[in-house]
Amino acid sequence: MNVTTKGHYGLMAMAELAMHHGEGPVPLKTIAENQGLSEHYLEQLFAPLRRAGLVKSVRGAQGGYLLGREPKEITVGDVLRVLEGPLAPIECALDGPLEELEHCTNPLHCLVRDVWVRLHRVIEQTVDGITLQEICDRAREAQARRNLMFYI
Amino acid sequence: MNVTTKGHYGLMAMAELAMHHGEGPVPLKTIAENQGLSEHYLEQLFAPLRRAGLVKSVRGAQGGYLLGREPKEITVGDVLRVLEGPLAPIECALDGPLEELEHCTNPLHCLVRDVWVRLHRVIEQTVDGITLQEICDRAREAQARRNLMFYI
DNA sequence: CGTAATCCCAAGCGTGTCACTCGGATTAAT
DNA sequence: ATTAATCCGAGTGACACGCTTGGGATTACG
Repeated sequence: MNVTTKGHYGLMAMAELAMHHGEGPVPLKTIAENQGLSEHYLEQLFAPLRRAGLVKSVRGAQGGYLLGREPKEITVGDVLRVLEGPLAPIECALDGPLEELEHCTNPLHCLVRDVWVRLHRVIEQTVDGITLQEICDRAREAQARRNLMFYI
Repeated sequence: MNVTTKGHYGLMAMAELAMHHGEGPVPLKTIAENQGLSEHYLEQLFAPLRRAGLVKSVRGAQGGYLLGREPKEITVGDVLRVLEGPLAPIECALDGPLEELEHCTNPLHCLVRDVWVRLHRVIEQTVDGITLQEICDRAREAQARRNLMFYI
């Protein structure tokens, strides 16, 4: 039930890209420094993100990465599916809800499978319900509250 | 976001124990044959289940395993936590909801962490909401429907 | 009492993934 | 030309997975 560092770092990086959305490309070096990550490792994560169209790259000096779509059009689920693969607890939970469990010789097998199907559903609902925009908005709120406290 | 065969096989086996609840100990050999699993591998899964009190063992001939509690008192979550470890997507999502994210220098880190906390919550709610009893009841319903179709 | 059926325990093992690192090639702004 | 970036592929040590193997201890049953 784990998310690896791919999903974790990748999501952090995407959130940072979203924070700078509209300000031109952000180089991985910046992200790596801000988050304390390995730049080379981030590169590997961005290759599939680019292939999936979630980010666009600008090569050469002053280059970097941009979001491929608006922050509100990118969900946590989009990012995780690219970096972590399908979000089903086990493979057979991908094939939709039980397709008539009568054909199954072992009812227990299908019933336990239904547990994984249910779990798959709530996981997807959750991650697909959170956009980068939402994370950004909250980050800015938190920042505003921090500043407020500082001046009081 | 995967469940390994430990959790999968373990849950299947526990469901089968629940199906025979009240009929004396069930040997692993039976379970292994019914589900097409390795008996020796199942043994390894039952060691922690026994230590956790989810099953009781009866040694010697005619021995086997029994549920440690009533089927309705054992949830899928109970089984998975024993066999798979904590169900949090990443470790830091275990420490409850964000404890005042103002103390965090990097707001993004805490916000992304909140994603994992939310995911953790829905996963736990789901698996803790399904008991072995429920799986059994459904298995028997499916069986009944199968018999019905056969005689029509 | 002996034997077979069980659980119990420990070790090993091949495969794959994780989380990186390293070295370089390519592209483009200054 | 230099520098700042993305790209690409290879390598690597540690660890977990999914078992298998081999044996020991315990107990019902004949």
